[in-house]
Amino acid sequence: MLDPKLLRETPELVKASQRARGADEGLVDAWHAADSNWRSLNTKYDLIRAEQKNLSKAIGPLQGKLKGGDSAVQDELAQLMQKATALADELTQLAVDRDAAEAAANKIMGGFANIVDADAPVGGEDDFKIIETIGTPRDFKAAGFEPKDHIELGELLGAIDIERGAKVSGSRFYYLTGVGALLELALVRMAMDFATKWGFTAVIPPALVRPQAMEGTGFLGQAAVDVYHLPADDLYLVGTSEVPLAAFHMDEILDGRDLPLRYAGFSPCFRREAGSHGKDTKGIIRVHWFDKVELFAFCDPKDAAAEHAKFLEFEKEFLTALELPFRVLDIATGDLGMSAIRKFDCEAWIPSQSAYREVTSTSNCTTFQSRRLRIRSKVSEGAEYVSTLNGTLMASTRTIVALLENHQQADGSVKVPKALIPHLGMEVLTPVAKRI
RNA sequence: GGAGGAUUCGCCUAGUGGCCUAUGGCGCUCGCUUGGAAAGCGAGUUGGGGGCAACCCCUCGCGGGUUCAAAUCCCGCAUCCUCCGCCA
Repeated sequence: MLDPKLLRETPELVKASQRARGADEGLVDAWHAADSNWRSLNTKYDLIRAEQKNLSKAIGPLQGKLKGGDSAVQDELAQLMQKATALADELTQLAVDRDAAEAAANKIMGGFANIVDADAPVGGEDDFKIIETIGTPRDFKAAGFEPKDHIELGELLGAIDIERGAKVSGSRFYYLTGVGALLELALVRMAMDFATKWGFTAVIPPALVRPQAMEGTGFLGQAAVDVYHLPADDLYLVGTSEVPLAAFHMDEILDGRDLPLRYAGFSPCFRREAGSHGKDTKGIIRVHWFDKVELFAFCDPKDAAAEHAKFLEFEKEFLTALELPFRVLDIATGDLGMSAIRKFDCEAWIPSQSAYREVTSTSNCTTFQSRRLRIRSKVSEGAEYVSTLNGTLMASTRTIVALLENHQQADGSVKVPKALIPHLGMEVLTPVAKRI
């Protein structure tokens, strides 16, 4: 949700942002009309309500006198009662109108995406800016062999079983087996160790949430078709632990001195992938479920840009420790999520595709989510909305794909990056003699 | 799943239709005091909305209802606790 003040005071800024996103700037004027309608009804209601309260206060004592036998007040009382009844009726109607006007204004408000950062590149999906490229893709030709893809490597190592995943759960499901399962656990533990070192509190949040949590984080808007819903219980399966982490402090007023509050959540992520039929149909690049370690922070709005920069540094440090070649993108305005004002993606090199593919993504959502979730911090006077930031640290499937493919050797074995060895307890993953 | 109880300001708590413009304590903040602290004393301490302002309105878990008037009465929901059942 946007700050209504921003819309009232700097409508041009909001219009410019809508344009940069390729969104409807007409919403700004529509909201203004709806808002002033609501404000005038609200003022009217308040005035009449005040009058009614004053009348009610007069009625009490008069009734007392009447009960005490003072019949002289009877006429006055009857008059007041009549007036009060009329006011009560008027209020009932006004409340209906006022609430309808408010709902209309809120509906328009809900359509606004966050104000894009002035530094974000303007344009659509392909207009991202490459900030930097770290590491160099290996020259497999020089090494004398063709790189295998992660599907083949996963089979050789007994690490990934896609066929049985499909048999049991359908397409885009998989089993991690043997070293595959151990690899994920080691990556999770390594990610959590890094995050803890950076000042994040490790969290294992619920992966099923109520509608208000899903709604509050903005996933029931355009992205609703991608969300799994359990109608019998009206619960949603989260697509990222960003949801339960953001909602963790829902309806709370935090102590400003505690900021930033940093959490690293580990949870399964469920995605219907409704709009991506035909994309990445092979392997485990795009799946309906994977596990992820997600970074999340609540911070002072003044520090949000700096915190965002730190999130990117954290992601880079982790990918570097895994010895993966990757590049960093500054995502263009038209490709930002609704809540984000700026987004950086890290894309790891995938040898079998000869392409960089997204492995992490970090967004600065300023106060957009905290307004919906009513998360504020106590400052000297009053309370102000906090900024929220999120970023992937380790998405298990894509990280495993990148690791296997980049660190493979001619015989199908895979070298374990140094930083991961203590967590995995192995230096090399070796092909199994016989698949289970 | 069944039965009962609870939900008031950061925490505890008073409050059974109008005197609630919500009590008291703890904690916290500021001040006095002090060499400094503790104790003591004094003041402050839920948030939100509208209005140029004076000021007004909302907020007692949430949503409805009754009433001129609701923390208080009625209905629904949520959460927590206790007991029973089932399960791990």
